[in-house]
Amino acid sequence: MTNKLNSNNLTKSEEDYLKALFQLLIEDSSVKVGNNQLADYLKVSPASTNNMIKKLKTKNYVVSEKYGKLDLTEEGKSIAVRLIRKHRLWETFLCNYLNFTWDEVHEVAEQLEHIKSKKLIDELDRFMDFPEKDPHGEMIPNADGEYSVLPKITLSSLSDGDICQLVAVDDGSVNFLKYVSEIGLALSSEIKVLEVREFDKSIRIQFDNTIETVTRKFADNVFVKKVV
Amino acid sequence: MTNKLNSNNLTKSEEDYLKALFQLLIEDSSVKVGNNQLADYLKVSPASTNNMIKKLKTKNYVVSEKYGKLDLTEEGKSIAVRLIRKHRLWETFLCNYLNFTWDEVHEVAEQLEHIKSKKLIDELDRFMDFPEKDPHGEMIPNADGEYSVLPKITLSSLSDGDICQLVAVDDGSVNFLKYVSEIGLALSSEIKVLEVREFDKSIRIQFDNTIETVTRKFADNVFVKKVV
DNA sequence: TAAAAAAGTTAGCCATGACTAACAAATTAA
DNA sequence: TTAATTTGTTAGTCATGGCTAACTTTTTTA
Repeated sequence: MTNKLNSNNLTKSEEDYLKALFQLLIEDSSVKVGNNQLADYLKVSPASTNNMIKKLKTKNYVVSEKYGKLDLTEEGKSIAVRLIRKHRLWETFLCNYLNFTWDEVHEVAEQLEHIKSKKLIDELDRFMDFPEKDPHGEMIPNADGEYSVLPKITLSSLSDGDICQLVAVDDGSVNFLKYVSEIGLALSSEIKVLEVREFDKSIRIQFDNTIETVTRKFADNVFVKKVV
Repeated sequence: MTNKLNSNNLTKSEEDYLKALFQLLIEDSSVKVGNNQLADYLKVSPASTNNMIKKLKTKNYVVSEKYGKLDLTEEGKSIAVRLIRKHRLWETFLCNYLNFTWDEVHEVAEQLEHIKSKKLIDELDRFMDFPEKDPHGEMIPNADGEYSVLPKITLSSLSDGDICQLVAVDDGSVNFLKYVSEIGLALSSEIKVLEVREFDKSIRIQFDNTIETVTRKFADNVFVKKVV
């Protein structure tokens, strides 16, 4: 029985599409993800997506019916999780050993996650003593692709008086990450919701003797664990 | 004055060609390097090389006249040296921190050297405390692209009775590197040339109480510093 | 020095993965 | 329930970077 699990011959593009689709499926859920959403997410034309999806279907990484929603096969999911493992391990390495800041890691990790070498990533993992979370608070899958999904809710879902702890932030936007650190928020910060303003859904929060007002959009990207 | 030195927009292929040409020019010398040699070295067809050379000429990285020999511009050399810096720093990291062996590093470093991030490589350099040599004994260029070329001669150029020290090995072939470590040679090993056999130019050498006979081809890839 | 060999070049083809424009199906709203 | 809008698909184009086959120039050698 030839073990093909290790001979990952995907192109960078194919990998990008699989990872994007995985992220859109929110790592499992059965929300309908269509061709245009994937195109938007990857900032390519729907025609490009359509084309690549066709290719990934023949390779058995993606399933979908004509005009139907997209889904990943187990094999497709497995590849995506391995990419996420690589991405998060590299981010951790960049932050903890190479003086990168929160907002600088993403772009470089996007490149590093495509390096093909199982030994490299497993040794990097060992070198850092098997970290559980990346610098943004997200769980890092282990070498077998197993990982627990962090139970998280967005700051925007809380109500007046709630107290929570920051467990993760969305790492998609550099500007957002800069903003987060500029106002002084960090992982594990305890945040108290002072008031959710009905008018524009902006939220007045308190943390470390600081009081700030943040927008709904901001709060959508901040993941917390409720304390009270 | 907009500083374009940092915005290195070359493709992986373009980088590969520039580095290959640099290596063939033995890092400076004016030996004639032609289209076919470059094609051989890169294991592509002469037509492909011809095509790429044309492109690199319009971008001012390469100079040559029709049917003439190839050469790099200063800009072309600078890019090649930066690639070599990255390659050697990554090899050093893989060997010294991630338990890679001599013969395993090259392939992965070939991928890593194309990662585009000045901060990444400079921080990696700092993290390892600015190493001078890579695991094969080659000098690592500094952040400004400066480096001294190791004064080295091949083991095959010595004569009976000479004593030398191993300073570097050619890192081009995995099989060769495995062979070197299997017989017990390592950087700094002191080697005594017992006899150069006229018949086939094979060399009988002694090191660490071991006596081995190596071929001319082997000795061509071993770089040494003469001691006696 | 003329013919053979080697080296370099050109033309034309292929796959990948983008794109636009045009069209078809499905969904939503009037 | 039909019309409008959104979503998905197809056809055809482009750039990159490979390839082969044929041709030209240069170099070698007989």
